[in-house]
Amino acid sequence: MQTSHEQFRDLAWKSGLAATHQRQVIYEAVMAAPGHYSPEQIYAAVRRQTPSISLATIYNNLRLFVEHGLLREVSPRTSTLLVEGNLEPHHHLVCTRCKAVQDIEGDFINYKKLSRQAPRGFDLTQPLVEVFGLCRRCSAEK
Amino acid sequence: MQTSHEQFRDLAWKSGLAATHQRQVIYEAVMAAPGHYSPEQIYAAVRRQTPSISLATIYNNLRLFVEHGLLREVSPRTSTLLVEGNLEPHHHLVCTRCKAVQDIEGDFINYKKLSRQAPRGFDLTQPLVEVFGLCRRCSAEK
DNA sequence: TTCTTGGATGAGAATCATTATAATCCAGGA
DNA sequence: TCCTGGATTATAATGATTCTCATCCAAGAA
Repeated sequence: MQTSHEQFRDLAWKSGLAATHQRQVIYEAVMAAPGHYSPEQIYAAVRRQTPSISLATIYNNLRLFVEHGLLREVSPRTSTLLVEGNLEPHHHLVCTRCKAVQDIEGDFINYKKLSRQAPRGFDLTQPLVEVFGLCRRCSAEK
Repeated sequence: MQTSHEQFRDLAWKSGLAATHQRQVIYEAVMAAPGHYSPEQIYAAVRRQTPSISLATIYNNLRLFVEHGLLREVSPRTSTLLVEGNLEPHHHLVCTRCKAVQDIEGDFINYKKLSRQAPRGFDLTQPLVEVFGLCRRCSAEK
C-alpha cells in the first residue's frame, strides 16, 4: 500500500507539477476528510504543520490543482454579481473556465427523482439549475 | 397600455418599496433588453440619464429587487472559493439565501434532453449541476 | 553527490467587488 | 404645503484574491 506522500508525488508527476512540500501538505489537508473547504480553512489547517506557508501559496496551488483536475471547484463563481429581468423559469449553462453564462431552455430535470434525493426541509419550489461545462471557445482552446 | 413608468410604480407599490427616480431608472435599465447585467454595466447605462447616481445605490437596489422578486440573481455566489477532493460525479444543492452548499446524490438529469438543448460546441462531457433552493433553516426563517 | 536553473514560495502591497458610514435629500402621507 | 423616515450620495472600509519581486528549492545534468 502506497503512503499518502507517494500518492501525491505520483499525481503531481502525472500532472507535470513539481512535488513541493507545500503542495503536498495542501493536497493532504483537502483530502484528509470529505467536505468543501475555503482557502482560509486550508491555510489554518496547513499552518499547524508548516507555519511558514503563505496564503498566496494556498491560492496559487488550489487554482493549479483545480486546473489540473486534482481537485474540483465546488461552485464556479463569476467575478461579479449578475442580475436578469427574465423571471420565467429557465436554466443557465456556465463555462467553468471563463465563467460565461448563457440561458438554456428545456425540461431535462426529473423533479420527482430530484425531490426524493433532497434532504428533508430543503425548499425546492421552482428548482433552478446551473449546468457546468466548457463553452465553445474554451473547449477549443483547451 | 401602461407606460413603463406606471408598470414600475405598480410593482414597487405591490412590493412595499418607495418608487424613487433612481429605482425607476435602475429597473428600466435591466428590463430594457433581455440579458445578464453586472452592477457596473447598469451603473454605466443609468448614469447617462441620471449622472448623479451612486454605485452604492445600484448595489442597494439590485439586492432589494432580487429579495423582492422583481429581478433574479443569475448565479448565487458563495463569498469565497471552495474546493473539494471528491472527484466522483455528483451534484450540489445550494441555498440561494445563505449560500450553503451540500452534496446531492442521484441521477435526476436527462442527459439526452440536456445535450439536445445545449448550443453547438459547448462541451458537456461530465455535466455537473447545481440545484438552487432554500435550505431548511432559511426556508423556516422566511 | 554536487551543480544549475527555472519554477515555486513568502511577505506584503495592490486590486477588485462590495458594504458600511454619515450627512443630506426626497417620497408620500398628514 | 409640511414632516419624517427611509433613500441617496460620496467616500471610507472591508474582504477576497492576485500581483510583485526577492529568495529558495526540486529535479535533471554532470
